[in-house]
Amino acid sequence: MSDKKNNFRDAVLTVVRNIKRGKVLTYGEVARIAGRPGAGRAVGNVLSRNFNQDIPCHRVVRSDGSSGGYNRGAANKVRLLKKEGAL
DNA sequence: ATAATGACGTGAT
DNA sequence: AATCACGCCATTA
Repeated sequence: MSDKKNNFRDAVLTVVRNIKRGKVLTYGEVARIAGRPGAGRAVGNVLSRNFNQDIPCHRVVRSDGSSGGYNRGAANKVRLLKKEGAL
C-alpha cells in the first residue's frame, strides 16, 4: 500500500492541483497550506521532481513576484500564466 | 544516519 | 533596483 512519504509531497501536489485557473500561489503559501509554513524551498523541490501535467505547477510563483522556475522552462511558465492564468 | 541539492524567503550590502 | 549571503525545509544519493 502507500506507506511511502505521502505527506509533504502529496500535500503540495494536492494543493497545487487545486489551484483554479487564473489563480497563482506563492511557494510559501503552498507550503503553509500543505502544512509546513516556511518550507517554500521544499515545495520547489517537490515540484521540480513533479512531471505530472495534471498539476498546474506553473501557477506557483515566488513571493517577490518573480515567476520562479519550471521544468519546461521558466519562460514557458510565464507564457502559460499570461495565457491561462494571469487574465 | 549523514551529506549534498534545489522551481524559496528575507535581510543586508 | 540589483546582488550576495544566510536560513529553512524536504527529498535523494
